[in-house]
Amino acid sequence: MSRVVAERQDVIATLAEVFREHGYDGASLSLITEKTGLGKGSLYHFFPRGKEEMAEAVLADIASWFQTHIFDRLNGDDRPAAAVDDMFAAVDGYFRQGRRLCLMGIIAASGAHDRFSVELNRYFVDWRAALAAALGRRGIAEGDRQALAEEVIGGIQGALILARTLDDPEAFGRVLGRLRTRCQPSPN
Amino acid sequence: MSRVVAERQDVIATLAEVFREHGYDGASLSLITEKTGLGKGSLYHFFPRGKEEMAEAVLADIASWFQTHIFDRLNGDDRPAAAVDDMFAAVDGYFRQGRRLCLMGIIAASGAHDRFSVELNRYFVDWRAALAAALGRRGIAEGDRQALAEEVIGGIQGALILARTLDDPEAFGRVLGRLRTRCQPSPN
DNA sequence: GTCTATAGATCGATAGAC
DNA sequence: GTCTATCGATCTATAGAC
Repeated sequence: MSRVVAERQDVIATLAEVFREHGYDGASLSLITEKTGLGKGSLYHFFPRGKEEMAEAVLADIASWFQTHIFDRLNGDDRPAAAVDDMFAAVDGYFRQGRRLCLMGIIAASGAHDRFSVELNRYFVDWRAALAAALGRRGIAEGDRQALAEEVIGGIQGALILARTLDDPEAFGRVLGRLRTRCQPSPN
Repeated sequence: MSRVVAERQDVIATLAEVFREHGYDGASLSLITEKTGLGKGSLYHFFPRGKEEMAEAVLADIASWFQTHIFDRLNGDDRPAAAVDDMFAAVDGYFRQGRRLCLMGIIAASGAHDRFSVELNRYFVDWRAALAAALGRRGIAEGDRQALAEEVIGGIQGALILARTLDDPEAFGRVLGRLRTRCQPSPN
């Protein structure tokens, strides 16, 4: 991180790291100052409303990434089967094979949940809608699509917690593999 | 909560509420003082090492509850099929039909994770072991038991996050029902 | 756009009277 | 066992020089 003329996007990436490691309440400004290499004056220049605006920027950045790399591709009308498999591959990469938690889940489980409930809700609602639609185009019965999407998206969140607490990142991949199997149209 | 001669067990129950609502970092001593009705002097009388000891006591209390009501019953050698179904019923009740988060998961997702990694690890390891054993007695193939147990336990954690962010507690029950189905021996 | 200095509030923790 | 008073540290946020 350059100390001269910091790029807002670089700052956001570092902020994401800090929030991911320490949570919202645990990410103090002094810690953020240290990790970004920016003084408080600079941080408040970029984010006038302070820490809350920093977290909003990070969540918006994450939402944008998922929109582009996950939701839009699930909603793409070609290759409906591959789209779902691609989602699992992208998710595995994004979460570093189980070594990285989901910041949306971290915030959702924290006391700061109320502050960002709109952003959190949109993320999971959009994901569920995109996945359910893709599952429909893949031949999953209408009545099962949304419930299966919830099972998968919730399963991903839980598997990240599990991989961390078991100190076994590979548990994430194991669960991911089973969830991917669930998304295949049943033979009967 | 009585203001005279507080019972340690009552204090722990209130502490659990506060940590569950605000997370570890968000649960300040002033908030704890307010909710328990105890001054700091009293709190430090019960928990000389302060907030960390308070959280340890709460986690130990939760671990004890799960040991008695979930793990021990899963490990009971009678009615192997009903034991698994009973687990789902007990879990649904404990988590208030999806309206209450898991404090183990909350801490695991927070910056305080490192402080309690031993307690968190034991909770999930014990749960996985008990469930995998019960699944084995229920006829699940040896190679699938542990992976299925991970899918279920992770799925429960994730479903709680999902129910909260979707603002739809019933999503928890929907996922729980699907996970219970997975735990039935396949007909082939 | 960056920095240092600092305000004002709140933090976890302690002391000591009762 | 409970309380009040208070400590020093840290918190978020602001002010103002450069």
